[in-house]
Amino acid sequence: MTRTRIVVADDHHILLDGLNALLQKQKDIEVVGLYDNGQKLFDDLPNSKPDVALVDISMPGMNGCELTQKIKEFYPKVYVITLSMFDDATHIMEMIEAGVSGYLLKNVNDKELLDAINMVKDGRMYFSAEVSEKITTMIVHQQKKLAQPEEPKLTERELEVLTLVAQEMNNAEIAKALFISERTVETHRKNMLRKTNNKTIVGLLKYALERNLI
Amino acid sequence: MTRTRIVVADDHHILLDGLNALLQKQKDIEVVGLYDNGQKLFDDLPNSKPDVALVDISMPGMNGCELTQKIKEFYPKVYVITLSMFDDATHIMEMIEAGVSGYLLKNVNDKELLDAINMVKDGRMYFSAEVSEKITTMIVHQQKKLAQPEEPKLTERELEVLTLVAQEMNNAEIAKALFISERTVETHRKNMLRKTNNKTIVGLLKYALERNLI
DNA sequence: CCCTAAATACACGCATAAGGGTATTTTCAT
DNA sequence: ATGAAAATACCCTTATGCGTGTATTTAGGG
Repeated sequence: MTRTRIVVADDHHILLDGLNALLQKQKDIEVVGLYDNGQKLFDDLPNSKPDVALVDISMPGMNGCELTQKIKEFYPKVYVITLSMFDDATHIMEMIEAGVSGYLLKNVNDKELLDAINMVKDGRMYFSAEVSEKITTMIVHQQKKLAQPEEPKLTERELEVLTLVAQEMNNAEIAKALFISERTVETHRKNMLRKTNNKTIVGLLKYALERNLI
Repeated sequence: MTRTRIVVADDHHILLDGLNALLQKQKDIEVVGLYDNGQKLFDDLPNSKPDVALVDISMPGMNGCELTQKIKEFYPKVYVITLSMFDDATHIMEMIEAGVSGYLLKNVNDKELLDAINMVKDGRMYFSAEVSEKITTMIVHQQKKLAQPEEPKLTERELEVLTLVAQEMNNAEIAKALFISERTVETHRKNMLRKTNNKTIVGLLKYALERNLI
């Protein structure tokens, strides 16, 4: 079994030293790079060839978010764990979108850090409990928004029409496509506008896109 | 240290028995309920009071997705792990939106299952490697879509106009709101349509919403 | 069997967007 | 200071959507 190759970027030397000391003690881990900023870590990737990158989120120059994006763009096989002081939804989302496989808070204990490394090196994801909770809340929130159907439900047929409207077809084209008369298409549009309290298709389209109806 | 209370729902008795046998062997786990469908599991929650629910995704009656939603709605402290045969993006997203803390494929081995239980019981999340990869791909995809700047950038002013268009204002109203002539509004619309290769505002609006421009 | 919701269809008129131009002024970077 | 891009403005014509109203047929639940 080969050892997991790890690189670390953090502009706080104390933390960098602490991490290094901890990681050096592990016999299944090999530290192949320590950097005090993101750019240096990135530039050294062809040489360091790590399995896992441990990156601070706030660093001078290239920050953890940009660094992660660039790593995932050019070396998608390198799994990134971010070490952050922030546990707010915005930071978490940003990093997840950037492509991290793990998100740890800086108060992480040794065992959890090693757990996280073990998880992500195999391609899984690791989020600490606080972060998991935030993610769950965000998703539940989002889902709440989506899940609220509050009646003015559009019918199947109406959605068909709306889908074609969204494809920039005009009523005549839609009529032809659905083998119905142009009048019927007009009626469907009118009914949809009425049901959803919208004045124009623009509002209707927003309504539909927000609810992932089309 | 108290033992983790677990309930399981699966309509395949063999799998249910197998899981039960495995879980019974663990001294830090207590199986407090086995059900052959989701409804039974849900109805028994006030009595079983589990820490973790292990649910099959495809069950007759209430399926895993609905079950998870209901569990998270009424008992948010119960963490759900889904056991699924499907590793496609759609199923995974559905379950995440429903609020699962873990997603395992049915080819899961004993160790991974126990790992997953240990993770989620502490409020963290666990996704097997295949699932993690899918999630990463989805997020990266989504991000790619957002990150694409590709030229036909709209100007500040054009975006202002578009924002008002999206609020279902007509050209006259927009003109009044921005203290410009209706002709100018028309010009902005035309220029935007041309730049983005759209025929109607509908297409333009989709363009803008997809890129979070407004 | 009845009732309702949905899907179908049509008429008329007004309002408005789209499509084609052209042109002036402002702003900003080279 | 000059040139390009952006914002401003106007004209004309055609196409299309919106508003309001009515009506028939079909499908499904009670």
